Amino acid sequence: MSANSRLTIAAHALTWIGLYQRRGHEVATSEQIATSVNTNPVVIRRLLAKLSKAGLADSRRGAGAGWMLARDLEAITLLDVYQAIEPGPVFALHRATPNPECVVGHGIGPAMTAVYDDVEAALRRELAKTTLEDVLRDVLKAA
Amino acid sequence: MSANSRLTIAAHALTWIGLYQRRGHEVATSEQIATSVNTNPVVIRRLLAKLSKAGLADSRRGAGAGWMLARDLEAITLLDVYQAIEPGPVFALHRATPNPECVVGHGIGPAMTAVYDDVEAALRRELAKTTLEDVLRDVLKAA
DNA sequence: CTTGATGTAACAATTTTTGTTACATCTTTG
DNA sequence: CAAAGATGTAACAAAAATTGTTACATCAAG
Repeated sequence: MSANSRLTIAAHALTWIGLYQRRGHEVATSEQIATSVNTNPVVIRRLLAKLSKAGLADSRRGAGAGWMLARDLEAITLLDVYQAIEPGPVFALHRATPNPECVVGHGIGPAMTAVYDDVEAALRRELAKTTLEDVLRDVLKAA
Repeated sequence: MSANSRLTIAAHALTWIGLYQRRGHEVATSEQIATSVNTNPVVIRRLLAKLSKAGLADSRRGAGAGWMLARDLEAITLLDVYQAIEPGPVFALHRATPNPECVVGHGIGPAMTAVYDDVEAALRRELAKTTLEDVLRDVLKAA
């Protein structure tokens, strides 16, 4: 289906920073994170830029620069991360506007939108149940 | 985000057939449906083929051919339709496998999968609440 | 046996997502 | 105050997913 990996990558990045800081480091660079995620540093910076705007991460510039958490892992839910990356809708309506002359073509958009809104609300409620601390715990348990 | 429009189109098609039949017609052609949806008939046939495999619609071939519902609108939920179109995952994991040498890179996949499974379960529960009869009622109310 | 539709493969076009290059900018440190 | 090492971001490239189109074999009613 649609499905992009941004929530996964964003959660990965924040969790990585959290663990790294917990091990005594001040900041993590986008390059270090990118190595763990296995992608390009710019991809990480782009995501962290959004997380920063949302108040989940902070960056320091200049020499010895890098990223740090703005809040503890425990205080960040996956819903926070989800909202931060500005997700599009889970389900799309028609690409081309359906025939407005047809009763169904005319009314189906609003009808489905109402359902999709409820679905997304449920999705958010579910994401809100898990914090990054939970994620890290799960990660460490697997090791 | 990702988001494709297949669920929307499939629901549209089935609702259209349902209303058409309710108005006294035996079958609906993919061309008629495509006109309401504003797309190519083959797109409709492809989707209806899946809905047919899932036991939601039936086709008749030969002259005077077309599509009909296999069950009443009331007996088809949006979850039925969703399952029928074989949706991919809502959230994707990493495109390239993350660094397995890294604790986070190693454990994040399973950790996120667990969350995503719960999210999809919630999504399904929500879709199950609405039948195509509900959708049609909403559509007609808007007219 | 003609007609009008389905069934489906194969391909084309579009859009979305991800990756890459490049470089201006900032701040610590020597 | 210059050098070093990182962020911030635009612009472009590549890859993947989605949707649209063409083509044609097949089927069944009349």
